[in-house]
Amino acid sequence: MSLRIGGLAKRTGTNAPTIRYYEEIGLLPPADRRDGGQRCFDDEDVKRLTFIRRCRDFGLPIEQVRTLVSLMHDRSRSCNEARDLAQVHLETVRAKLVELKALERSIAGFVQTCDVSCAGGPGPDCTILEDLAEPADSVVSHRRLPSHA
Amino acid sequence: MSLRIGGLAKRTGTNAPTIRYYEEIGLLPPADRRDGGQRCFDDEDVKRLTFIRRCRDFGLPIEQVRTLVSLMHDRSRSCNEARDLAQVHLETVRAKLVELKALERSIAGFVQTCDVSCAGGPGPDCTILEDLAEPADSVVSHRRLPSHA
DNA sequence: GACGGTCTTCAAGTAACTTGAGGTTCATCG
DNA sequence: CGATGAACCTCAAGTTACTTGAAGACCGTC
Repeated sequence: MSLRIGGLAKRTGTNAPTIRYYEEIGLLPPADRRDGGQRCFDDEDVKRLTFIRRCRDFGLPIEQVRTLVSLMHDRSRSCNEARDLAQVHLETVRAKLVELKALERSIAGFVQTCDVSCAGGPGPDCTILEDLAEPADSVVSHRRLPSHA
Repeated sequence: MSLRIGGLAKRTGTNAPTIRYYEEIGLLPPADRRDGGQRCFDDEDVKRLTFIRRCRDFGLPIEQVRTLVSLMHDRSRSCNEARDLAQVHLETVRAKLVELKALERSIAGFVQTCDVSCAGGPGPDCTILEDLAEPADSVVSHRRLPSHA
């Protein structure tokens, strides 16, 4: 059940050069090789890379991912250590969630307003785009959603 | 009412080298200069840069921002064109939101479980971190936190 | 046994800045 | 008026996290 790089790539949603890159910077351990020199991977690698990808998708910088990965693989370290780290990340992630929700509202509002007031044609007097250039409060304000504080 | 680069930076939450960089790549027009050669900016610049910053914070790549900026300044083009662009980005943002929520749940669950089962000591048998490496669905599954949907 | 797809390494390119060096300008304080 | 220090200038190089390209080796199949 051993994968070549393309297989691992497909399973993890990473692409092959990125996998090589991760190996190069030590985020993945040096892969086993076949006779011909091609890398081969197993389930463990799928797991590890999935984890890494997920962290990256969350926006964690590589160095933080490295820390988490090392916590994962070094069981001699305190579980609480990992917990504290996770706690910190949790706050980061929550802050991002808030921002992203605000963004979603603001874009959705923009699209909505566009549909309503510019429907169908070119908008020589469209002022919606200008809204985006106004201070944060007023931009969000064309929605009536609960505040995201 | 003319600002120097630092003032513009403060008002827009950008930093000065970034402003120069934006000018260099043509995202901002060449700034006016004082006698001494220092750049000076006005309200129009504040608006434009605020818009740019906001777009960037949304994660739009520079080239898309460039398009939007040009849409803003060229009213002969359709407002719907901008709307479509926003629509596309909205979907991206929503997808990110979903992932981020899953991540939040997964980290929160981790912290929670840690508190419960590893409380106080090193966890040589702690398998919690491994959960993070599992497929999205199962990661989510240890949650017993209030969902924040 | 040759063909196409996948793999290899290594080097260079990309995006979007950030940082640093070395020097000018500006406002203020004595 | 002179000097000091913050803010500014340009230009070059560095950073992060990859992506792309060149030139060639391997691998399954017809």
